Amino acid sequence: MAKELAKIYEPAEVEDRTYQFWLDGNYFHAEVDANKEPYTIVIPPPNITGQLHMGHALDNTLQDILIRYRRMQGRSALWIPGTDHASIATEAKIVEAMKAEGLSKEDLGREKFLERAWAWKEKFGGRIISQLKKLGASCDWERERFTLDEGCSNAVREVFVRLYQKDLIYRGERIINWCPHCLTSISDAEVVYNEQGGNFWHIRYPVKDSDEYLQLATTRPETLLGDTAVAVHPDDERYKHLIGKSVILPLVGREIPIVADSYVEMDFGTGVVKITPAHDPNDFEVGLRHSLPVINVMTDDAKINEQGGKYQGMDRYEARKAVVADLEEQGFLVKIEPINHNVGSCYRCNSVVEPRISKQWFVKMEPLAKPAVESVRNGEIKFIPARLEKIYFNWMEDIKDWCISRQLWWGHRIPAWYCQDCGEIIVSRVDPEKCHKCGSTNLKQDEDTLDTWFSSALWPFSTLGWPEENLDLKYFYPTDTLVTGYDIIFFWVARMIFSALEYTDTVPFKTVLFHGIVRDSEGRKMSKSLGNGIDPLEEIQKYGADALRFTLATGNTPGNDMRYSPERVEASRNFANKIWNAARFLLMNLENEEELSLPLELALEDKWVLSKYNKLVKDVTENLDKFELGLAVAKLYDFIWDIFCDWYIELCKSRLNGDDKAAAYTARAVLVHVFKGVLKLLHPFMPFITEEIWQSLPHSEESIMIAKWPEYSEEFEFSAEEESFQKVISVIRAVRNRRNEMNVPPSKKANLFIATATPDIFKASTGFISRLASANEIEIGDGFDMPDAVLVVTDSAKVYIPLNELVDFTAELARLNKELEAAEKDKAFYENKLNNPGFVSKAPDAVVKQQRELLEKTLDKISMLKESIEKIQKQV
RNA sequence: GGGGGUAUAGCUCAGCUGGAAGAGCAUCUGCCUUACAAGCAGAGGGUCACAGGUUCGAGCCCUGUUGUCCCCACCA
Repeated sequence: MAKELAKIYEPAEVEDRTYQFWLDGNYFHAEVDANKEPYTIVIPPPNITGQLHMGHALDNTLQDILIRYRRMQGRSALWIPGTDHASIATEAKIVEAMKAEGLSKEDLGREKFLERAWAWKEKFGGRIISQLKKLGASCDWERERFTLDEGCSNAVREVFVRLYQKDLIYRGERIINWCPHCLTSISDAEVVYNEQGGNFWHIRYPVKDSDEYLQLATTRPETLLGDTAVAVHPDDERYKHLIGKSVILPLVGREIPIVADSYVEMDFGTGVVKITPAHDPNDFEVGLRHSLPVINVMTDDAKINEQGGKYQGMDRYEARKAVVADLEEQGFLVKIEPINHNVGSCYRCNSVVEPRISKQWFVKMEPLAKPAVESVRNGEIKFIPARLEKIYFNWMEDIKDWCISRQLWWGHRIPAWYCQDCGEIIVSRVDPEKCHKCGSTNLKQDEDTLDTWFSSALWPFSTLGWPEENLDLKYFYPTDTLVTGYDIIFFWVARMIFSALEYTDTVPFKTVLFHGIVRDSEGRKMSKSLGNGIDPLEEIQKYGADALRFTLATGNTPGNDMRYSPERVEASRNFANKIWNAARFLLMNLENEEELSLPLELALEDKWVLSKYNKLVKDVTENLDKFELGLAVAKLYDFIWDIFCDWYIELCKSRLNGDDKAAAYTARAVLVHVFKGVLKLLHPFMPFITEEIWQSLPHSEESIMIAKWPEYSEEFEFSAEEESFQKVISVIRAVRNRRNEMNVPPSKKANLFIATATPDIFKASTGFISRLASANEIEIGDGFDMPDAVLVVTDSAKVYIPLNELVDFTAELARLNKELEAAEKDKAFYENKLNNPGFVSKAPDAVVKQQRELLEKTLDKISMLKESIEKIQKQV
């Protein structure tokens, strides 16, 4: 015995040791190798604030499967790991921690604050990396990157300067989404809309020098303080006479014009809209068209500012109450109508965002979006599933400029300086010392940092050293596959595509494999507030990383959400244990053999299993090439459990224990050959257990990680033998079935008489027919006259089981008749099909042939059944 | 308002280019058969949401309907 394995697989004992073994072997490291084809994946960098959740577990399991597969295929497979500085999320955490000490950002100042942030990063930034290792991720850790490290920062700076020089980055005063809690602008993509209950407050604005009123409705009465007009549609007969006149803004008393703008929908509400250019994007546009003043009435933290008169200092919701109360008191409030409407909130802190006029930096999107759309349309980049391309096109084709400046400190500081003397803006790769226009040295750098996604967008090439030209970049870039969730298609995928095209003149990756969201067993999103999150690390501890990975890879199709339930992990854990025990069985039977070679003389069952294995290799490889990971893993499961364990191992037992040394050797050789093969195929999915078993089996490669991926081989194409042996299996199944139906205990052995046209097949198989179908003596011939035996009919044999005392002839007759009835139905079905001239002439020959064969078999079965019924009738 | 997913066994989901529907779990029956009771042998269970259409043939393709989930837009 080569090595004794524990009776139950204990992942906890194996995993860390195995991972260390891989690290020691340096197997994760990939280098430029002219003799190999590269294969590259960049990890979607997890936030340094993050902890591994099920989404990460899924995402990284899929990546690890792909990278291990390609590595075994002999590619120079590089998986680049790293983390994202996550500006808003991280800064929020640090601010919060400082609060506990009674400190604010301002107390500390920028420099001290950043010192703290870096210290925080050093402390917690590695947490998620170590968690990825628990999962088994085979990243090249020597190449770990961080979005704020020097290389990535260089790339960010280079890109910013280039875009600025091409006029694709500009600074301007626009309506942006402002988070009053994070105290920064955020991009459109960072706003999440949720339907909430609210009110329409119907208010009337008195027309100046008139008895008339204009009635309008608003969901945000407090913004009235910043109104600088009311608008009606130019064609609206109701209000035409008022266009050009003014109304008196209630509470404020300001005189504001009535303007005509086709933005107003006549049919909606009263057809009158209040215009607040500083606090609504549409109103802002109207304001531009009519040169309206812009009055910002709020502070950074969404309190009413000095423009708000008596309301100054109230927060926006207090102010709302106060304004409404005053409107009512002064008779301006007409009615309050409850409604549901969408309210935007910050995707990080969930505060309601405040649209607000502000001076920010933007990326001009239209020129960048065009080639990005094109590269997907022409197939240079393939989305899996393809339907997500439509979503991408929808977004890209109607894209707005990207607000990239953030009023945060943790991030890439915008490389723009303002000359304090002449006002010149200097954007530069190196920090400027003086103004290139006036020569002044009195320069001040922009206080803002860049959107986190600005640096993430460069990740596929910034991690490889861009803008510096180097061999790595040449060899590993563009990357091959990006694996990510469909939920960040806009945030990240789209931005990487246009960035890569703009700066590297190529696509960043060839294929994007999208997965869905991992939900709980009831289909709910896992979330902190619901408390239904499942910690992958706990699952790993409980069931093993392989079981977790297997669960996540199984029954999952690209782009679709999946549910995670304890039952499913248990099933995976059981599967791991099944493999473990198969390994134990093999080891018990091996005889300290260093190596086993497949003999030329193979038994029928050997050819059967080799043929099936051969097909498995082909299928699994094809599935992996097509990113059908769920299909691949299902096939492996079926083969290992059903074909290999339940059948082939059982079939081998008699040879292994028999006296024929050569036969035993053959069985061992085939067992090991097939088992090692499936271990290799399974390794990308379940790396730990396959490695552990690999090490205990005779092996030449020092790790299964670097073993050669199995290939389909003509040599093992035994379809005739496979089919022959399937007949034996049918007989065993049929006999078992019948015995079970009749409640015959396995301990009660019976003799079998097999009548068949292919006796050789069965003669060679009597050994395991008796083992597996609880038989004593087996006799094979072309016919038996056994009227008092139970009869079992398969498509290739009639099996008589003399169980005299147990046979209830009446019941047996009924059963046979029932079977005959079913067979007659089949016959009718096939005949009907074959008698249809349309089918025979139009269906492919292979299909027609197959149907003919099925009909033949059915006819045989019918005649056998009829014969038996006749005989048994004589008995009754 | 626009777009998309999904509807298959009691539950969770597969089903690749159309050729009489599969798995896991659950249920029922029988087994401690010396790798594994986290196991073995068997069984039951489906009008593939509904209505049309294309086809020799539809779970799969087309049209419509319904349920359900999601994304985008943001009519104040």
